[in-house]
Amino acid sequence: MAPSNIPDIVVGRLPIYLRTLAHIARGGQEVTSSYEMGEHLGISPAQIRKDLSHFGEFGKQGTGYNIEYLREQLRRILGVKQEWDVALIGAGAVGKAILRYDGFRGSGFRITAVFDNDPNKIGCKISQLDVIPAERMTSTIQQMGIRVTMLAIPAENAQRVAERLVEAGVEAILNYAPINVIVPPHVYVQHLDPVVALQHMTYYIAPKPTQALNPIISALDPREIGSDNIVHL
Amino acid sequence: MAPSNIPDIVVGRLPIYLRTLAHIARGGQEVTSSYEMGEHLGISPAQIRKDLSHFGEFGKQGTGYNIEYLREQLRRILGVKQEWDVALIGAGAVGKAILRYDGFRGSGFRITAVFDNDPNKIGCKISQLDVIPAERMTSTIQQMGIRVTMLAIPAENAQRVAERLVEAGVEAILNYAPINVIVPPHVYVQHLDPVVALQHMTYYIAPKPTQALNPIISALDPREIGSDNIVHL
DNA sequence: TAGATTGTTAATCGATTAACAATC
DNA sequence: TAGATTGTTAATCGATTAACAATC
Repeated sequence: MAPSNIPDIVVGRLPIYLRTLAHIARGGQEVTSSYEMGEHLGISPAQIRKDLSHFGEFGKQGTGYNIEYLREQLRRILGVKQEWDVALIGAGAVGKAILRYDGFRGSGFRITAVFDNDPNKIGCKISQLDVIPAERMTSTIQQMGIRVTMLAIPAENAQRVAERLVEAGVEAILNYAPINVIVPPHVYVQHLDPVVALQHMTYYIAPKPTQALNPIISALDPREIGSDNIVHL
Repeated sequence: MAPSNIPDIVVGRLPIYLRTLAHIARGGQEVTSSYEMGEHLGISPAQIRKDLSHFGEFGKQGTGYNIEYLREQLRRILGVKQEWDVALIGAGAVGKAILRYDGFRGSGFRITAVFDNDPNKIGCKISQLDVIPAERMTSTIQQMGIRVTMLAIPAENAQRVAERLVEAGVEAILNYAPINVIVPPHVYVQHLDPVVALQHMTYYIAPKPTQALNPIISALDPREIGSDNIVHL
């Protein structure tokens, strides 16, 4: 995972620190402490200080951290002081939501190309971007020098398309498809799967008798449930 | 995080195992091994066996795991043998994409209520669900006995709404807003933030001189970038 | 100054891995 | 049987925490 001597788990917390600092800054505050950040995150102050200490000294004893300065440093460390051009693969419901999502503003990413294989979508403008046919994906990505992509296509195509992305030179794939794509070690993949997140939580809130649970018709292969039986309202 | 003697990190891998088993089963296979699963996931076979051993013995020496049997066991452990009614808060672009997402089929979750505070959306049908006004959120959730929710609203409202959900009896919140909501210990929250995932990856693919990076106009407050400056093609 | 908070050390705690007996 | 693969143990490895000197 990491061509680096810094633990990946530490790297993974830095974006969360960055988000938390933005949140605290919104309240007009200029300085914060590892204690305050820890309260926002449910993380111990010691861990936050230890994590940051891998990269340098950013605080002042007795005072804490200047929020803007620490944000700048974290942006530099994470490589988001400049904006990355991002290609979005798939202009279905998920792809459209990604295009309309305003949370990317100021995050270091902007979507500059959208691809789809549906002839009905080709040429359509979504959030001011023309949908480009899948055939032109490789050439466009190479021409634009795009290294970061978001994959929002059906699971059955994800592995094949990911391989094409890697051939085109892509190094980071944010995968919305519910499948683990396998890529060479120099390529980074992150999965965003709501089902995984939900199932993680239901482990802890065990079904109780008095509660809203509906029997699954066929437990063994739920994909065979007819739309007549389970009505997705 | 865990009223349980099983490490949370282990619990978090179970849904991924479940997803991988579904994937292998799609190929028509009936049996798999910790080696095969590990290859799909980039996880060591020893870790998979160790994880599963926390919950029982599900395999056969020399043979491996019966896929359907192991899936059943994992569903039982994760509490998704029956379907959970899920309330979706927010019917904007993200909310709509969630409603249209078909990856929930057979996962143990089905969205049975959608709420929004936008008068223009109230009463509209999205994926056959009526959008319910926010005022009726608490009563509806309590009436339906809903314990699992997905939060797809702007960051500035997320904390306040999360608190109302907790008051209504909700125990699990899948948060799409880019903010850490703070909840009592008996409530579980998972964050799904594409920016966090992307920034995690850019750490490893450090900017190179020959590459598509665009200067940020105003580094200090990127939300002030005018749409004139950054052209979304 | 007194109080607060950092960065860092050492100790603790926990997770992963390697190895192997058991056994299908 | 021979080969394969589990479940488990013990060793290794790594992450978290507590504590504190330094210092703002």
